[in-house]
Amino acid sequence: MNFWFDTSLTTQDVAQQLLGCLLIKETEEGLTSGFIVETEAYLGEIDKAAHSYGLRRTPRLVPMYQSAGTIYIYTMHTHHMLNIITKEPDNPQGVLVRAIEPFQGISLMEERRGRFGVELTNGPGKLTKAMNINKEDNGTSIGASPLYLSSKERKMPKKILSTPRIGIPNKGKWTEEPLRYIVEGNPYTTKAKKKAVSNSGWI
DNA sequence: TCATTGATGTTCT
DNA sequence: GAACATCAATGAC
Repeated sequence: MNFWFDTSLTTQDVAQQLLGCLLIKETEEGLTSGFIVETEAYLGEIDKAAHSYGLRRTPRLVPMYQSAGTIYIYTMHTHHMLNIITKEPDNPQGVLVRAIEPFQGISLMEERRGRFGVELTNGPGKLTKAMNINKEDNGTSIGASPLYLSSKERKMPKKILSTPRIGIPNKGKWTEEPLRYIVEGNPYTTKAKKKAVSNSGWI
């Protein structure tokens, strides 16, 4: 089930397909995993919010120009962000994973984060720290890495909500473009509602 | 060498 | 719930 390698799908399609997928990271300390509940699509050449806008090429962006399924770790300050490349080589598009719902290895995540509950993984920098995702994963393929997607286990979102992306002001129409996808009602998303936590958003 | 970057966690109310 | 200080890697110069 390597549908995320299907480059005939648009990046927006892949971003929605990834919701509910089980993301797994294996380390010496143990295994952690979680279901993806929030993603953002970045459309590369035409997308002013993407690093690869205008087909810019810098050393950091090398993984974005590789084939679908390549993992691109965007490091900023002390935080890492997890991206998955969606298109063929030299077409630098990708999906940013912004939040997951913890599944396995929760106590290990708590230890790494020093936080509990929804604070474990309800943000792009949080989930990478909880799962110990770092630059060693950068440029590797999601099919051959300690960081991978489960092909067996996944959930299906009851409803997918699309909203404008976060943290990209002054990018013209790209600021408003609804390229962020979340599992509606899931408490582990970036702007989780306090109410209706009883509904986790899965079928 | 330096300006830019943006999520996090704390603090304030 | 809102506002802000903080952190270090990147890339332009």
